[in-house]
Amino acid sequence: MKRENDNEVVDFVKINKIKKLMPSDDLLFEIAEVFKVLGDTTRMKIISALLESELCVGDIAEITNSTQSAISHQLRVLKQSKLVKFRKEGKIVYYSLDDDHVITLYEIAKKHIEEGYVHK
Amino acid sequence: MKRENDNEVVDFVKINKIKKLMPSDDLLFEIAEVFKVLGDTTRMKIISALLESELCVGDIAEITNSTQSAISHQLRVLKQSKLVKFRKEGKIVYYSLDDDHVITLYEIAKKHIEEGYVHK
DNA sequence: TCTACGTATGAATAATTGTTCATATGTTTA
DNA sequence: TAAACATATGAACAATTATTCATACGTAGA
Repeated sequence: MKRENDNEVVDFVKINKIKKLMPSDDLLFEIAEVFKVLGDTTRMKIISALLESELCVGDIAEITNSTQSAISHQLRVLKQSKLVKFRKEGKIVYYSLDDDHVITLYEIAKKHIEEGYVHK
Repeated sequence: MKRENDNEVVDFVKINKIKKLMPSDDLLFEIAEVFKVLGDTTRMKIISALLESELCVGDIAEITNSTQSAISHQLRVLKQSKLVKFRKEGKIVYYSLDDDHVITLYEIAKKHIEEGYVHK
């Protein structure tokens, strides 16, 4: 995260104006974190499965063609970012989407991909 | 990406129904790719700066406290995912957001973070 | 209480990736 | 044409991370 003083176009007035408008580094970091969590194929498969129904770990593993362990690890990540929640029923743990945000994010990204191949 | 046949709860009817409803692995992969691109602090800073104004590489480097090289590399990634576009004016290259999708994704993720700290 | 089952977790490995450094490309001006 | 500038790019290194394997934890039934 160094800074160069050569070879740059710098309009400090403009730059400082933008810096003030931008969210804090902490907030930007956390926003990036959410996207990072969504930015994995396995976790995206989990999300898209949970989009259809609440599911237990074993079912998710089967649907995503992964192992129980891998899924359990990833569900932990999703849980920490408050993207999924769970409820226990005896020894079975049912997972579901925690938020409407997840659904919207998923749909917009899907649109972005699908439209990207049509034009341009 | 192996598959376990022990220790799982499997309702094949339910599972197959969900599998059919889910997008193809290819599409899910590409959706995850978009999120992966957004899932980096530096790139998120770039996005949030471009949200305010079109900017040249040097200005972005200054605003994000990074080197020209690092920013140039990251702009390349953002360009490939069609999240930013550019126009040249002499030797200066101006970058801007390519899509409305980016803006919406950014705003929803921001909401998710901000609301996540209020309740629950 | 023993066994079977569903899930969670820690450590290790392999693969991915962001930054740095050096340098190349292309453009403007003297 | 030479020099200065803005940006791009390739290679190398360091750091992060997803999966695997083994095993632990908790619950239900015999």
